[in-house]
Amino acid sequence: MKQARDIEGMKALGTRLREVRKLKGFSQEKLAFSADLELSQISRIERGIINTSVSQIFQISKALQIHPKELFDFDFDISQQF
Amino acid sequence: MKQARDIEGMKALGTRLREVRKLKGFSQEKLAFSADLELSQISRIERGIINTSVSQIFQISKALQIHPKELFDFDFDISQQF
DNA sequence: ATTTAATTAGGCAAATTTGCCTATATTTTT
DNA sequence: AAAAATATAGGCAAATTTGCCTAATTAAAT
Repeated sequence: MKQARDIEGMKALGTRLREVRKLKGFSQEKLAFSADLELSQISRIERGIINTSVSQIFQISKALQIHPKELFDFDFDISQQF
Repeated sequence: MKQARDIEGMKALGTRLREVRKLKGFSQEKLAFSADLELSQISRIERGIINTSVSQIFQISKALQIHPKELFDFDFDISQQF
């Protein structure tokens, strides 16, 4: 299989995005428009059901006027599980 | 068009990855094996020719034993260009 | 200078994402 | 409680990524 999306990470990222977005006072719709992305995509990312791309992370960062690092500001388990 | 990959960001990320990888003393091959990714994919990411996914960023981070934020530790132009 | 290690290149099929749409549900406001 | 605003859901085609090859370059070591 090719798929082994890191659900943990995706969820953490989504939660963090939602947090930052609200802090910045953006609705999903406003963010979608501002980042030139689909509303549905913002929703997917925040819910952690999609393994999005770094480009979209960059687009979102610019829309929110933050450094991409901010979106990765969450606890992350560094240990290799296998 | 759907495509508008942020070449700038991809290049910056690639350069940063290469930097960190070498600091950690990994060859691309070792990193690929350790992160369970293709060697060719590591090469693509470092050269900034592919818009990779956050999951792969997480896999690479774990392999290098670093927080994902480390891979985004580069200058980033926050301004909206349009 | 040779050999060896490391990286780049390119093609292809399969997997996955993404935009676009419409509809439903949830939350917030009045 | 109704209305309005936000967010979720799901399906589908097109675009893109990704793994898997094999071959060619480039860099490093002997």
